[in-house]
Amino acid sequence: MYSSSANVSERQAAPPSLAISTVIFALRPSESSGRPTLWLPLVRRIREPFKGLWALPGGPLSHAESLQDAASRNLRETTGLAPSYLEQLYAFGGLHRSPTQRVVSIVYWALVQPTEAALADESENVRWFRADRLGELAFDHNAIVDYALWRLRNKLAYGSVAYHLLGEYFTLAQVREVYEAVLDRELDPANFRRQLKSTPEIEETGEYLQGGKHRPPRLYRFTGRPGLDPDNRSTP
Amino acid sequence: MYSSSANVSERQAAPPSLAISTVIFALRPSESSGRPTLWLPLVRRIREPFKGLWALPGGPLSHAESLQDAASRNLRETTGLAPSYLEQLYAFGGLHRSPTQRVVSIVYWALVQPTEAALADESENVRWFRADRLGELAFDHNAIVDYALWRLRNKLAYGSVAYHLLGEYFTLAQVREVYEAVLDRELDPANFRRQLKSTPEIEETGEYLQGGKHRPPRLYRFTGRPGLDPDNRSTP
DNA sequence: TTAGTTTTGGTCATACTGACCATAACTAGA
DNA sequence: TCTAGTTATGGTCAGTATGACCAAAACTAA
Repeated sequence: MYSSSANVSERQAAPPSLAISTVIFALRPSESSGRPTLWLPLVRRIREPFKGLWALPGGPLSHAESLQDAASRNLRETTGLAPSYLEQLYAFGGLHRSPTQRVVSIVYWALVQPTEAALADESENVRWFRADRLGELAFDHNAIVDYALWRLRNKLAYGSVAYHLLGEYFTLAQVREVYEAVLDRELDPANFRRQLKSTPEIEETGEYLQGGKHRPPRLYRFTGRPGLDPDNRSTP
Repeated sequence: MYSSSANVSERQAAPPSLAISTVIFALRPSESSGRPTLWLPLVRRIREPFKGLWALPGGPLSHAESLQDAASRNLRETTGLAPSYLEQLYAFGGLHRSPTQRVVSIVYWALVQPTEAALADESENVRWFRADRLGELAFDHNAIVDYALWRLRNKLAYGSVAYHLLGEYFTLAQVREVYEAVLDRELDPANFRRQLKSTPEIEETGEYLQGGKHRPPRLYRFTGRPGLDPDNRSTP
């Protein structure tokens, strides 16, 4: 236990180490109902501490990359995916997050589109889990995922983030399913469509989605901008 | 220029250093109009880089303190103040924020009440400035302050943050002045008071503010909880 | 006593929301 | 081919919040 080459006083003297982690969300159909639900990829710890438990993908910050670049690199390295949305979540720096050393984690959260997510790498040590059915994770990662979910729900209510979980073209019912999956409650189809139709960033296309079992719905396109981070801010 | 004891390759190898800074807001009466305006304390750089320029208070993260403790310590050390509100703003980690080394700054923002703010230390190297009249600051600190202002405005619209810029008892007109100072536009007194009276966290006291030039306004008290950080979250 | 100013309560038209109803358009199966 | 089932789509209606505006109340200063 608490294996390390350094003794206590040496660890006390060393500066806190800095790591980047990422909470990656994507939609996948639930096995039971088939309706879209939130999933996220985790990696298995192969070393102490917390060896064997699942954890958020992450790693140290390398010298020549910005925080966001580091987040998007470790996203690509663990899952093979490119995010359609990436934003800083929070810097977690509690004293006892790791039992072996003081580590400050700057955590990002990302959304990937379903076409991408279908291609995601999976292996013995990388697996996708339903966001509402995670077990006990390593470190404080359960709390981090909870906070990321809270942010996702908030951003959703505000506006432009839902479309980053969908492909380029989508039906209004698909957008509603995203909201229902993330907020975990049913929404009135008619009222929901009225709201979307009143937002100028959602553009009607001439196309319809064919092949469904019922009346073919019209396809729409999102024409908005992403977020309002200091790192990529356009209009306040 | 670029003075340092380490040469380039040594700097490349060293891990990015980690610092904590804080944007501290308080209300002070404007010299011209006398109405409350936003001010913040800055410290003068006494070393390169940016020697002589003003910068946000900050310093390295010491080993035995959490991020928030570090922020509140350097707030106390530079101004002698205890914040009534303190929240993480963002982690800034661009590659070229400092010309001499790679540094990642985790920035907090704070509000202090005017009774406290009146006691603030000021000296040759610590001075308060109007938030809308800063000159050129060291590093990327102008951008950081801009972002902090944006966050403050946002939080204000949402809810509970304005009262942390006021004392325990306040009139509705004083709350309105806070909003007007931060949002930089005038608000209708009657409509504004209607909104405040409909929020349950604002409690009427039996007291009135005496000594004014006109009809004495009733005093109120705020009974809400602070914020919704992962570090201090109560009800989502 | 009066003028001036702020506090406070009120109206009115408009906009948005949630609950709900009705029709259109398509598929699947009889 | 017809009919039932389901989703897509458009609409109404009451309740609530918002911004513009009016008016009385209450105090000070002169």
